[in-house]
Amino acid sequence: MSAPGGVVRRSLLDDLATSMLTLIADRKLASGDQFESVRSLADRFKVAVPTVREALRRLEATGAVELRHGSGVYVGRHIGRLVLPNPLAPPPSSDRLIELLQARALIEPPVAALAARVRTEAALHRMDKDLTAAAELIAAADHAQLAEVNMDLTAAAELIAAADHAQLAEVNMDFHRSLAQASGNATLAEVVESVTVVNVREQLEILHLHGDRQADLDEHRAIYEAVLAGDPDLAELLTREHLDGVLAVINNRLQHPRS
Amino acid sequence: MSAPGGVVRRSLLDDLATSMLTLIADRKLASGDQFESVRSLADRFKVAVPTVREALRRLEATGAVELRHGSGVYVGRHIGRLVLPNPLAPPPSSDRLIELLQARALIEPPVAALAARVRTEAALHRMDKDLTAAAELIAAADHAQLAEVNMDLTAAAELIAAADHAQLAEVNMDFHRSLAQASGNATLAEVVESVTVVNVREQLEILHLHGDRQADLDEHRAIYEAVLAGDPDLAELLTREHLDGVLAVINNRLQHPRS
DNA sequence: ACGAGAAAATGATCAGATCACTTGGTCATT
DNA sequence: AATGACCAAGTGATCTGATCATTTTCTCGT
Repeated sequence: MSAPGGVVRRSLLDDLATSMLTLIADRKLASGDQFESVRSLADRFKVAVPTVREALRRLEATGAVELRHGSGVYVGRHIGRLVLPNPLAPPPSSDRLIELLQARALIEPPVAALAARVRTEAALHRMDKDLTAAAELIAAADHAQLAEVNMDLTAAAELIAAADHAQLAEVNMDFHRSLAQASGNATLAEVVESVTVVNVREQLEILHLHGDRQADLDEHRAIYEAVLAGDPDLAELLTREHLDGVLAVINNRLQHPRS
Repeated sequence: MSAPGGVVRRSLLDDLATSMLTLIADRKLASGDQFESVRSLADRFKVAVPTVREALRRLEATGAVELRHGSGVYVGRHIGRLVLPNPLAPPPSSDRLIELLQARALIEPPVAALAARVRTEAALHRMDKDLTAAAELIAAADHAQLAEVNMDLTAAAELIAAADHAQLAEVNMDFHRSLAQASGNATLAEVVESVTVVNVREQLEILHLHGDRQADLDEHRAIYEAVLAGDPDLAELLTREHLDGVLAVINNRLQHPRS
């Protein structure tokens, strides 16, 4: 190891960061709760404001806290997590994107199988909600598309369509995350979230390429049914086919690009 | 998305952080390379030093850069990664530890199978090196243990033994990481690293509990052989048995604690 | 050559001030 | 009474400039 002696000289910043984390833990604060102002933290720990801010930035980068201008410091969404998506990840290249999907195709099917065995009640509801939301978005988009046939396709309409795509992509990712949460294993859920959250904007391209929104939804629904029925093998199979299908389409499109 | 309008108010800090990342990318700097001094960065971007430092702390938390007192700013080990281990993760509870191992038992076997299909040359060498290192550590530890039987077991000897344990745990984790890298999929490697790096100190306890270091090594070696031979099914099976075995021991020990 | 000590470079921390944003309350208008 | 404009306090964001601590490099005497 790097420090065989074992005595690690923890800098002031390290101490500050961990102290603030324990402070949050001691107060049993949860995600979204307000923490404490920068100035009062500086007073509390007898350090200067910039130092506190550096420590907070570090915590912020891991999703442990959130700084809202003019409002205060709040407990972040990723507090206490072991695995994180890199918040500063660069837009992945197409190779990296394929790699990412391959990773998902490897990881998520067994997770789906586990979910079918455990199937947490709350997670089932979330999956159902995600499916409903996706269906509504698709219906709205189809409606808009029908309108576009008659009226001229304006730039504004295109913007709205793009926004819808982004929203749909987000909801679809939500389904995968809810599926992972249904496994009852928080660590697995964190892993799956880390590989799905990554750059939604690029994932949007996936959906854009994949294109067949309805088929996507149907496949998701089938996976949901399998989990609901408690059929691990089917859930695993369907999830694998789903992701392999997406992967195949992407591969195809990357070799024969259009537009 | 969260901001339907699409206009995201990027703060000065966001711009700074991404600008510095692109600066690193443009210069084609790699892990370990020296970057630029805080002051010169402040000059370059026309901002004050504390602001630069906040941005750097954010980058530091994701492993993109590293600040060394008195020396300079360097490119970090995790530059460009998508998935990260939380550097501020709290020591996991026993429940969380079991969860973590379950996640590994689910993810790593298919990864091993993929590794057996691809088996990158460099990664095979690394695995071999990890195995050799582990064997040497075990031999050294056994030697020390024999000595302990004769001479009195002093506190110092115990410390050395603990350090050996930690080193061995580290090397064993290295094997799993090298295995994942052999899959040729960087994203998968990052995921596996994220679930293995997590709190080596606690993983140490695992090994401490697991106890049978030689069996562990033998199982690792068997996995290596399967990957080397290009037998995906065997590699997957052995990896699954290995992790399930560890998991079983842990579960057992947690229910019937000793010491 | 070589090692010790000085000097330079660089990160760490501090202090106080000013600007920008959010929030809640006040109060006039309707 | 409900509504909306305005104001003020709280709070984060950024700046300026300085001082301390650590590392690295250079210099110099032996």
